[in-house]
Amino acid sequence: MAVTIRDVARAAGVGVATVSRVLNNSGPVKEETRRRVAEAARRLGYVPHGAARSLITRRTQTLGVLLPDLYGEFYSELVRGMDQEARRRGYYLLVSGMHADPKEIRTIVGTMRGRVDGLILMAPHLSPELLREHLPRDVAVVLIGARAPFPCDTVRIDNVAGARAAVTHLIRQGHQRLAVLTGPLSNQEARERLEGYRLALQEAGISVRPELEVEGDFTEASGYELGRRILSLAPSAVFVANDAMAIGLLRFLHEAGVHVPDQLALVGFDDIPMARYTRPALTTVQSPISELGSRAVRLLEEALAEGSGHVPRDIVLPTRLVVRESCGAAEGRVISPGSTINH
Amino acid sequence: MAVTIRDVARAAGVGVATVSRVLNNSGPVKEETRRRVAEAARRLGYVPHGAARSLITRRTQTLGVLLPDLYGEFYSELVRGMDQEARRRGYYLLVSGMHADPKEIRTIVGTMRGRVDGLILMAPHLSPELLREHLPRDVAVVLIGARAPFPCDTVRIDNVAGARAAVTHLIRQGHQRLAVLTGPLSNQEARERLEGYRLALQEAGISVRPELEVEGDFTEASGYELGRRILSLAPSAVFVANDAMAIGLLRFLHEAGVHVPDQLALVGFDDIPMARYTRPALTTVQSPISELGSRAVRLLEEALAEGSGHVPRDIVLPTRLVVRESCGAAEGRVISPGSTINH
DNA sequence: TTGTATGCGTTATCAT
DNA sequence: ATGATAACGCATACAA
Repeated sequence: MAVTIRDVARAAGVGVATVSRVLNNSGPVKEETRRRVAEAARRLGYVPHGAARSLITRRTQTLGVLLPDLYGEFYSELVRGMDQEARRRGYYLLVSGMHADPKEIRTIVGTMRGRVDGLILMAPHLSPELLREHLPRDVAVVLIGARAPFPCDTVRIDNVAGARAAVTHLIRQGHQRLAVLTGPLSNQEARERLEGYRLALQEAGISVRPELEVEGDFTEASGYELGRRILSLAPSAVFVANDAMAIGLLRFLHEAGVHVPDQLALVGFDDIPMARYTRPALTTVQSPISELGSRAVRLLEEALAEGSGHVPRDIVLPTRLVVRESCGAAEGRVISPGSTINH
Repeated sequence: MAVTIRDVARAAGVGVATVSRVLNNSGPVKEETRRRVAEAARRLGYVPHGAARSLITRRTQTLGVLLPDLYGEFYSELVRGMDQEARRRGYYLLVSGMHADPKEIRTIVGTMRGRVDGLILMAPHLSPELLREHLPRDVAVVLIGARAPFPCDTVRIDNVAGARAAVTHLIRQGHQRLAVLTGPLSNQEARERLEGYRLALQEAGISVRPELEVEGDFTEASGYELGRRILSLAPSAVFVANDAMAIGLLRFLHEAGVHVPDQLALVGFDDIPMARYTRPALTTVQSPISELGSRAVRLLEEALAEGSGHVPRDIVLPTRLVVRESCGAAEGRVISPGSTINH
């Protein structure tokens, strides 16, 4: 059996309350007593029992993280950002991936009662109605990636502006026939990026042609598999809604003997770490992925601290276009589409 | 305030013990009572309070995961494997990355008391002595990636066999002057892969030349930066101790105008998801990364279930060589170096 | 088959 | 400044 607060109290010749006061710096303690208690605690290697403390404190110092998946560098970066910020602020992260089923989300949210202080949720496939229905009312929640149709803390990327900047860049390179490889359109972010693509076209006076819009699913495999279809559209450039698909597409084009960017120009989205290592290096819209995670943690902690007086915020992070080789422009240019942050 | 077991008991007109019995399927309950209780619980949306339950049960259903880092696809895959297995077995994952400092490990291990049932620890940079010193004595631990110099559950990859198979393959391609780009040699896995390289050389009667051994740090950046140095060694092939570095090196070679595999053949290690998407596609030693994670979870659960009667196991997972383009051989071949599993 | 009461390890509320 | 002691919400031994 591990050493408890009672053991420390006995060893120091004081009551448990005093030990608690010393360890938490709560209430007044005579300096000499404090020393004695601290010494005893150190000597016995005492560590407070988390569950017991949580029970009375109503605080677990733990943040629940629910993601749709854990596969690939995007989530890796996201979790990394959250982990750094959480550690800095003295929080633990209870991470869980693979939540496609709304019911499953509800279940896991339920079982997290008494285990977490708040929740960071990324559920891009959930419709607003489902979201509203499945979101717990009695626990603080921060949504990542999608805006809620009701007041709720949110951290997301300016997908529309990012996509628009990417496509505008391609248009400025002289491209007229631009295809787009979108994410699954059940996904809000995928729809926003598609919207940015259309917006850029319209602004340039280029007509939006549905046959140039191909729907993928954000995986490398889908980028590879849809390569043939895209090629059949005979575009001179394609905006790929995320880097994973762009990497898959790049591989297909290589095997098909299509030269990028000469025969087909490409721009991706996200700027995952791997993007600079593809060949040709991927021109892409840089999302601050790890910042998305760290901001979510910070926002959640604020909500927790402010309690019921907290008014939800919608944080929109700006993107910037990183010009590398796949778009056919000079390397090293960075184009910022401007930023929006709403409080 | 959330609904507690008392509320359910009152609503169902029974005692709290009966509610507990129904919800946990412990002890006998009349069918009709069971129905009434279940109905009341459902209606009130009752969920047991995790901390309270943990306090009495001595079980948190949570596994602590301590990793040296969270950057890159390797950790992403590792965590994914753990997450899947943990979910299937009804466990939560408390994940924490970035633990370079041994003292920090000790601290975080301490603060996890009462929060986790066991620990999965990956600390490749820790020397055996430090490991022994900092490992908690009163909590179940599974080590990933490195064998401990004392009895301890372990899941690791057969690095020596994997590296040997890779280098032997290169030798069979006719290469005589083979360089190696190792990981940081403070890292046990890095040393094992280097050993496999040397072993293959010796077996082929090729003398081991220290000047052909270049030490990297397992990052893409280091692969890129050490490219010049490796080129100056004028090898005809290089065994790169992990895929991340191989990808960095590939990029350097491309920029330097060196053709892979014609002018320089390359073999990596790990087979991260990205490896098949590089250009040329990376020949590499496939580590079952996500299985590394899932096995760790399974082993930990076994240790937990068996209690003090548990005898530690050392699980060594086999690798296989995946032949793609970067080594200059025909694509699609798979060479298994044989497997070892010690119980 | 069921209810009452005790304890898990801590913090918080009272006395003193 | 300090020590008893009552919660916190649950599972469980024991009584009924």
